[in-house]
Amino acid sequence: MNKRAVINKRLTSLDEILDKSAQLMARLGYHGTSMRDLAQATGRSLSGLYHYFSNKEELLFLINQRGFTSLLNMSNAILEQDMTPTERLSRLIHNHVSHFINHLSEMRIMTSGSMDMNEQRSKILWQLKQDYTQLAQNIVGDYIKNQTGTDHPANLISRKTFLLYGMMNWIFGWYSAKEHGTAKEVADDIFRTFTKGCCDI
Amino acid sequence: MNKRAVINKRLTSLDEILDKSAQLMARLGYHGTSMRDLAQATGRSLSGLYHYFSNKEELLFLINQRGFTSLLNMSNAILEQDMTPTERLSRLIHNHVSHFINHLSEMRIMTSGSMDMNEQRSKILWQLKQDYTQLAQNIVGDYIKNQTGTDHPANLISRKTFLLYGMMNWIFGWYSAKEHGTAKEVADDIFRTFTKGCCDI
DNA sequence: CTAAATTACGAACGATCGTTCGGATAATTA
DNA sequence: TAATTATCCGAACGATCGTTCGTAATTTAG
Repeated sequence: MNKRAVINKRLTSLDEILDKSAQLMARLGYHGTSMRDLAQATGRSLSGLYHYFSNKEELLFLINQRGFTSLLNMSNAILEQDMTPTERLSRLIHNHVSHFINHLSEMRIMTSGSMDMNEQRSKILWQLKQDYTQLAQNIVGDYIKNQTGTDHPANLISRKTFLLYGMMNWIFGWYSAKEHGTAKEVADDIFRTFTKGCCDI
Repeated sequence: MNKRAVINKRLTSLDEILDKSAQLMARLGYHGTSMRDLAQATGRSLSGLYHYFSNKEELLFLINQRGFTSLLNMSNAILEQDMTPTERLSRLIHNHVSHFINHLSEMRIMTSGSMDMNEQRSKILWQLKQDYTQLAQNIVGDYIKNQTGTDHPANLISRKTFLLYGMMNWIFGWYSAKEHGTAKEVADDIFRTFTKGCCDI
């Protein structure tokens, strides 16, 4: 194996551990999942896990960091394209919802706070969330301004954005592909409800 | 103390324990909160707590049961009054949001699932949630039918209801009285957004 | 006042927790 | 091939976990 291959293997091994750990932690919670549970789920020994992270808290951090970075990169691409405010909002929702449904366990962990991490790690994650929230608020604000023709107070835009977040992030509480359709259908429904209200069916 | 007073004292003692425990568990999680933490928070001894519930799992169950029962009773009253579908929807939202904001910790626990309980207790809570969800779906369905003049498939109404739930239940993720106003303001915002879309400001 | 019932607590139990350590095995490089 | 590095593991550590038990203090009832 050359150097590149080593790095790749390391990345995929770590990624696999993060995936499996996220699945288990999403069900049992961070404190409810033991390092021994994770060892069994990843097919490794208890002590062998510590080769990939220095402690359990760092594992939680890595899951969160990977998730938020991926989400942020995906959505930053929206701004680089030439689109109307309406198209931008639609894209934001579709990105978020499809990422959410394709990474349910990971997102479940990401939406449950970072109370169990030290200050430095909490700050890093807080900044990532802040960037993502700011991006969403800008897109929502532009859409509303474009539709109504007037500017609105920041706290009002902020609250509207959180309502949109709520519709999207609550998905883990009820979604099943059988009953509620594809990610695209759910995203379309959220977009219509948020922009036109629930009666625009 | 007469019999009645005993019952009342018992109730308030237990209620106080449930309140304090919910506050701590909302921050640290169920597994992240130890019985010793709870003993300190409630000003009692470790073993003394077991006079009020038989084990930690039952404590979690009692917090959930009390919360859902209270929420359900409050909302069942809506159906007993003579109202238009629009008024009913508005009342449902205002009830839920104000109860949510006044019992943030408790609601945080109630919305984090019942994976840590035995089958019998899970079923009881599942039924309470089911009743509440059914009530909300009926109110949302009536509203949409009244506005559009036609019936719509149940799975569509179900999805719309979950979107409304999302806006309301996500409150714990962002709400602060300073920045986002009173419960009434938030409820009004959710009602308008859900019925007319985000541009109806 | 006395007896019964309720409420409270300190001490201890076995189990499980996250983490460490020394050394074995496998993979890469020189 | 030999040396070096990356992975992996069994065994064990002290700490903390939920729970139990015997008993003391307090409150209620007769």
